[in-house]
Amino acid sequence: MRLSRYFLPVLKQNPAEAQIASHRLMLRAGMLRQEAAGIYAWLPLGYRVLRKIEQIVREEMDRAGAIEVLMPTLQLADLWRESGRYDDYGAEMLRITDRHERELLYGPTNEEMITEIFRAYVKSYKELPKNLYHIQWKFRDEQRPRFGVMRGREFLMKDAYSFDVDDERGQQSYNRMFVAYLRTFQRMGLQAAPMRAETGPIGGDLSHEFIVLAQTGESAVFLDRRMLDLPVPGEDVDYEGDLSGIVADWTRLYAATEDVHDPARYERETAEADRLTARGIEVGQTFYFGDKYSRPMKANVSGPDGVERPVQMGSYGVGVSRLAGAIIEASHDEAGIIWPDAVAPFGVGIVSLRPGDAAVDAACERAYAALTATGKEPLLDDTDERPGGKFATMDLIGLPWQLIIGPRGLADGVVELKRRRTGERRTLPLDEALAAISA
RNA sequence: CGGAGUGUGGCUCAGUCUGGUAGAGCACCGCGUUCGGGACGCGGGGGUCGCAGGUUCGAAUCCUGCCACUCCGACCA
Repeated sequence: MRLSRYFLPVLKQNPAEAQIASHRLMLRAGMLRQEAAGIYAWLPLGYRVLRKIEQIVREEMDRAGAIEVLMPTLQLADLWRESGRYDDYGAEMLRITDRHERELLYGPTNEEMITEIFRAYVKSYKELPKNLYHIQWKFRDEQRPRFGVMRGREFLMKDAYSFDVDDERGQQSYNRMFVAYLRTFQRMGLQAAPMRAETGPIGGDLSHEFIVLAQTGESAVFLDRRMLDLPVPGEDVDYEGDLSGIVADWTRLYAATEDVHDPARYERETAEADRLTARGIEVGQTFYFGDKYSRPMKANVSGPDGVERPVQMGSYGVGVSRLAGAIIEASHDEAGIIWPDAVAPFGVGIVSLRPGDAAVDAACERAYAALTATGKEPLLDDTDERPGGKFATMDLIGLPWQLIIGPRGLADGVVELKRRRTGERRTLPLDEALAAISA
């Protein structure tokens, strides 16, 4: 992409309403536009990041055996009356009436709908296990939206739902999602720790919150620092095999958010040197809730014995839009965002210090073509802004690499290559720089 | 939902107390000088001062009502 043709409305000044780093930087970097409280338009740069995050989530869900569907944002109130949640959910649910006076709602989650779909088609244990997920916009009418996309009213969420014939297999499905989450967050360059959680209005008795550690996180967390050294399962993890050992390793050590923190237990189980008090952001939650929805909604399957019984379910959410903010909270400095390579909106920024100079233009075009060909998704700053402004913009939008090409360097046959994360700069011939980026 | 605030050009804000026909910086357009870490000069465009009503010769400014948004707290993917 050439910046001269792109849409990147960066702000030099901090918007007054943005109090936390991710919100401030997303607005300044031209990623977001607030349209109402907790409701945002995703501008091109932000949308590219959102899609990268979404794609990583999708790949790890698929790898773990989940199957993607897409359910609508609007749901019938009657469906929610079946589970009893239409009245329970309260003012957080956005309720809508259509022209025929039918009562609808903008879905805050999809347990009811997925259960309705499941029960319409699946009748036998032979078709299990199944895990269906989608990535769709949700709406929860928060009392107080804040922190930009970290606590929006409208947000993009991945929600998966597992269906099993009995409790034991249900736990196995839970373990598959647990492992998939470890992988998902690691791929985004995050350190995420699973913590035993309250189940809240979704219900059930087994649940973990996945908390990303970030200095500016919204809540305090207490954990055994040895958890941070645990190995995350690789791509070759066997989702058909027994994952209980991995889950056990990741749930053995103490880790708790402040609302469920038990200081006495913490001090008993964790040596003083291993105690880590940090701040965190919840980016995912897993629930195993058995027949909480399948029983009232009569989602039954026949077992090998021919007896019908409620299917055993779990649900597994990831805050996709929240992750964009969480990644920034975990990875930024005074100058701007520092994107992990896997979610960067562009892989490398090429800074032309003198558009119009024949040698500079030629070198930039060569770099642009080469990096495009190798899938590095370059963003070429070919505008006639002054160098200082270009450097500031590149640091702000946080692309992993900056390739700086100007007449002075070219006269000596070199360009400058900067790594955003470390600030390391190297002066070297263009071909070597291109090789270093692709290495 | 309790508490505290703020609404003035795309952004950051001054002007409101003490009423007199709307300003600054940044951004934008034109010209020129510049050009390796957010340059400078000259000229220019852009604002129903959140909305409605009221007081007044005259309202961004005073009064009443409403709306939106933000922050702190309680609550939540």
